[in-house]
Amino acid sequence: MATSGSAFTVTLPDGQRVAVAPGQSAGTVLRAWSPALERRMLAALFNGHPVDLAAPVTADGTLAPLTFEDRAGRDIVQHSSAHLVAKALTELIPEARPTVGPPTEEGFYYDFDVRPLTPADLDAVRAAMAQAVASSDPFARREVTKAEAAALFRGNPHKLRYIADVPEGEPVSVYSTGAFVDLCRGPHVPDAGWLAGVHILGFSAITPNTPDGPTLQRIRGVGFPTRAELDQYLKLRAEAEARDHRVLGRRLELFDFVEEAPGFPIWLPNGMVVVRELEQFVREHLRAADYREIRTPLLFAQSVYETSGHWEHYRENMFQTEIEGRHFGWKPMNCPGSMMIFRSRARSYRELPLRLAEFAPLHRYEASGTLHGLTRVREFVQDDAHIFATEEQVEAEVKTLLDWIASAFTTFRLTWRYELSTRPEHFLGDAADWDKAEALLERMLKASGVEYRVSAGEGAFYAPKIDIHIRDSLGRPWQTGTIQVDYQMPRRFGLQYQGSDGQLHTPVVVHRTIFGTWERFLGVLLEHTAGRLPPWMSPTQVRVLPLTERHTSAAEGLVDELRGEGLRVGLAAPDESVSKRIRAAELDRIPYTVVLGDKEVADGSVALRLRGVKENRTMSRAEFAAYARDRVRRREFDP
RNA sequence: GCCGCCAUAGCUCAGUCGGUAGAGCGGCUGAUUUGUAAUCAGCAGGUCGGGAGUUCGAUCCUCUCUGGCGGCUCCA
Repeated sequence: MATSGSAFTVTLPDGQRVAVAPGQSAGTVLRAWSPALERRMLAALFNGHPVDLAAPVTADGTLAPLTFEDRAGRDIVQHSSAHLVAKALTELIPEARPTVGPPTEEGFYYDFDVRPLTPADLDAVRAAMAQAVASSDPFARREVTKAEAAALFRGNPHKLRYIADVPEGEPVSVYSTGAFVDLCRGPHVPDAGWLAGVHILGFSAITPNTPDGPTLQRIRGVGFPTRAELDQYLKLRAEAEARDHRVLGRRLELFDFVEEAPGFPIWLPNGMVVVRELEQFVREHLRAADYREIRTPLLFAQSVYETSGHWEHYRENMFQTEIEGRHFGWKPMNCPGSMMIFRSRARSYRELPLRLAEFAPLHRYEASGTLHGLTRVREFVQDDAHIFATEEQVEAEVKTLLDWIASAFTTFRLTWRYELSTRPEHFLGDAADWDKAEALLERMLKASGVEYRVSAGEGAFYAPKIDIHIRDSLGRPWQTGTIQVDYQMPRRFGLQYQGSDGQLHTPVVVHRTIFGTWERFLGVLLEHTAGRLPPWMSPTQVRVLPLTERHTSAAEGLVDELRGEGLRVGLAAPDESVSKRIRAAELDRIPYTVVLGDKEVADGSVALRLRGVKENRTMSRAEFAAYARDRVRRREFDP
């Protein structure tokens, strides 16, 4: 460390090295380097660590500016916004005890130990925040000793707990904004004027993380340096809401819900077409990959779930019923049925890997507050399968699955993320098997070269898993597919096969779904495509539009012709204007709209309008039929 | 399940300071026969989510139940 009084050497992003006098701030150095940064630079990166612009340079090192465009800069804006919320709320309710206020992927939140909040409180908080922004209240950093910090926050047991975690002898930093002081590592934007685009999204009580802990009130928001950026965000959010699959489901008559069956989707005729197309897509893979399809009961007696472990670990999520004095449960997963089929007769190693697929309705009791359109329901169908394999075969099976996932999700133009979920707190079997299975899954993820995250303790109660996550239009992640390597359930069901060595062995079971459930996958796909499903999935693929009644019989002929080619075709009778019928076709998300007028009838052509494309093209009837059929067959988007 | 908010026609919403309700779209009928995102007119459609209370009188105020929405927790 350099001694006080001598200059430090700082390397700037362009490689330039400058001498910095002691006490000079990071902001001063950077502004001298590039005056244009003045309006955009909200903090700095010193030797890779974010620091306040006001922080003095205390050593040699690298220095770079941080703006809102940097992830770290964005987080600083979010976190500073959270401070502003805390300042406003503690001014309003002095006895409120702030706890933590971190940035999140979308914005930020701040949790308070305080009486239940009301919408009026929020209005007051908004007003106070606007005031702080208008007067550009500065964020001032100060370092104090642990004891000083403890004295400062003596009225707040939450902060005292965080202070207690600080290693002895290390200074504690606090930031003040006006009269509000918060325990905080920082850094922050220089002043509240940088938070002109701060916006409170809402508030809610949050479930305590310890059983005896207080219920905290969470205020959520999102921060932007300017009002214009906030407006842009709000506009995007409004657009995302317009893609809500629940709205599209009604408009396109895909599915419905009724009050009398909360969480149980009703599939309408159009929706069934989409579901069946997806099933067909999956079945083609199953045939190619040598699966056999089965169907097992929706209800089993309690004893089956005692064997599988569901009774002990999953009972709260199961619908149950009494039949002639016997206790039954609706199956929440397909595995028990598959296990029983494997066990139903002696098995040879020659049969392995045995891949059993089942698309049965499953029922899970989900708490009412968690239900959400198609993405969280109580009855659903998984593209489920169980692969019974020898330990040596598992790796190849997982590899095939990862390949299939990549190909399948690419077909839908979806981007996905893998998550490796490891042994949970309550688990079946012994830890050694879990370690083995977890290591195998991680090895496969590494080998496939894809990115993944590890979710420690998030595995199923019977096996670790690779989960696939995709996002809805508001950026909320949803888990869809899953691959689980299970040593436990085969053992519990007493599954055995005779090996080439003549001995009996227990198989390993790979539980897997690719799309997760039809319901959730389609919900997310609808939002992803704004309802513009690829032609092969569209309930109506072609709509024929006769210009006037003179053209109706030709149009009917074309409808028959195209239906003969296996296409799903509808006719829009000429009792409305062409414009109105075109508009309806767009709103109905019809991929191909063809107009027949005098010209087309005369030369046997069609005027084709692609969904969302204003320019239309003319081609012969036969050309169009071949074109549409080909697009559908290849399962391509168009456009 | 927990916290907050919401529930009026098939959909989106207006309205009644307490005296039982309207619009647009959609539907039906008629006129119009239209060249690529809304032709015109008429008609039908509502026990104002269910129950209870207050009141001479409740869609409106209160309570409660049900469902939905946004979070939390949980999850495919």
